[in-house]
Amino acid sequence: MSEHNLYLYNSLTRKKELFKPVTPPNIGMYVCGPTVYGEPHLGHARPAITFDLLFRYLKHLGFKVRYVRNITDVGHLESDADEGEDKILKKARLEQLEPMEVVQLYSDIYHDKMQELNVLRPSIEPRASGHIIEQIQMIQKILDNGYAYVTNGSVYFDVQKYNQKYKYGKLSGRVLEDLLSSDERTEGHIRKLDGQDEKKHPADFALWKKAEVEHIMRWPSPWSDGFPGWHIECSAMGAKYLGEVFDIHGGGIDLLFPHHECEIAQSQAANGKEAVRYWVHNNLITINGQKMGKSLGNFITLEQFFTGKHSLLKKVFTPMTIRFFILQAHYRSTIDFSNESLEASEKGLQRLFKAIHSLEKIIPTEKSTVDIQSIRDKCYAALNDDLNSSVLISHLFDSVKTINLIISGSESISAEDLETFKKLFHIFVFDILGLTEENKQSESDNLLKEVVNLLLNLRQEAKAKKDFATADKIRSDLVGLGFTIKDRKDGYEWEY
RNA sequence: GGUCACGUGGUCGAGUGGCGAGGCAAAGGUCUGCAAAACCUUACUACAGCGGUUCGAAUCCGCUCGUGACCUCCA
Repeated sequence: MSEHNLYLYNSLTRKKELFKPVTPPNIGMYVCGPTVYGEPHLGHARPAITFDLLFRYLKHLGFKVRYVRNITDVGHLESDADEGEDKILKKARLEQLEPMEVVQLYSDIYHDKMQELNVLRPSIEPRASGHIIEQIQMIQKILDNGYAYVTNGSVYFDVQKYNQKYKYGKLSGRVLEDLLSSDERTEGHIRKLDGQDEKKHPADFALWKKAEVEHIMRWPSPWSDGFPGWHIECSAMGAKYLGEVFDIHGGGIDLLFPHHECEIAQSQAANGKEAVRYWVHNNLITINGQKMGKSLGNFITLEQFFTGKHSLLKKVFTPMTIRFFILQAHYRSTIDFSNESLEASEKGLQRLFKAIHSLEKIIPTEKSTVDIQSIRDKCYAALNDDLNSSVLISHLFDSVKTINLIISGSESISAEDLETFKKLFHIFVFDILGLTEENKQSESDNLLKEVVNLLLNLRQEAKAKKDFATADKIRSDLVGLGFTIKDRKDGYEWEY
């Protein structure tokens, strides 16, 4: 393991902190995964890519990382529904499928899309439905420790009791008293939610919920036939696979409250320990400055990006364009989607890959006029500073310029430096940023290739005869069909 | 109403006290029959507003305006 000093911004302390694993060289990382009741969308891509970058970088630094990312597939209620109906159950009815069939379907699609984005599979991908026993055991521990109570077969976390000994709200900066008063101050009516009158305090949250008769997804427990509360799965599965204290817990900033706040309380109440050392949160992607949401009509699935089939999209955006677009911003900044910004990323990415190809063609000289070592140091410094991929990419673009200057003869590079340079690009572009070159679609279509070459050969003949009218007509007609024609000294190139 | 963020040039997006990150777009140039592409060069044109601290602030502090996220069973 090299001597790198990685600093990460810890949401808990609101500071960048030097990252020190609990038990080096092992690292435990837990990230909140998707709820598999719908198509994966742009909002799923950001946390997946952010923590993929962290996963890749930690491994590159020589750590042995166990990366756990859960799949939520049980009984959670829908806020905009009139009655508390299980999200997954509702979808199942609509599509006439078994609940677990829905879960399987959308899990598969999620995996497909993540693979297209070149997101590495986590080490363990546990499902909430497969860990009911662990969740029940944890709830029992919290009950035994006196931080929960049972009402009508449901179990609630006693936030007031907890707050007497520990501080509830340390992550989100919320104060229990404010949570109370904000309800009272809310104009109009207080939202009347199922089970609200079963709780001692409005801030209490469910650990176990008794299922209504029509509720299909249910499991037996000491308290009732029901299903686990929303926050307990992450606490239970995190502890099971990473231990009672582990290094990194990640997720979207939208999960900070109440989800992660509740996780902290649950783990503390159950095990008497602060479970997580570093809380890492990625920011959101906005569309025209707004959070993406189904109700706002600006909801774009990954499939729609990859096929260009959405009214807000001007064209197809490939998975790598999406990935690069996300990596061009720092993970803690909001990033605003637009066709223009994605097109800019697409072009930038192409330029990066062209330079990598040029790198292979460089012929080394005796001495170097460029400083490869300092580029390398800057790249590491960028990542060590809270995973600043944006700055890293700017250094890579500086290197692109360097490559082009070497090609043009303005600069030169020694064989040894060239090797280092190639290795550096390989490490940062492919291994750490996880960028890959996408295959041109026309590759399989040999017939098309032949036909276009035929036409361009005719054009070459026309040019040789100075018949530029014919040459230009062939070119402009092909361009009209969407081809790009590039004349070369000794021929031509084209792409579609 | 509460909590927390944010407001940077045409645009996207870094930077958190003192040499104007970078991408895209734009302009000029090289190349070329002309283009396209590629590459090179350039813009002293940016830090929401007002005040304060400081030798010096986009960067720290205060206020104002604006935007966003979260605010008890939505993960």
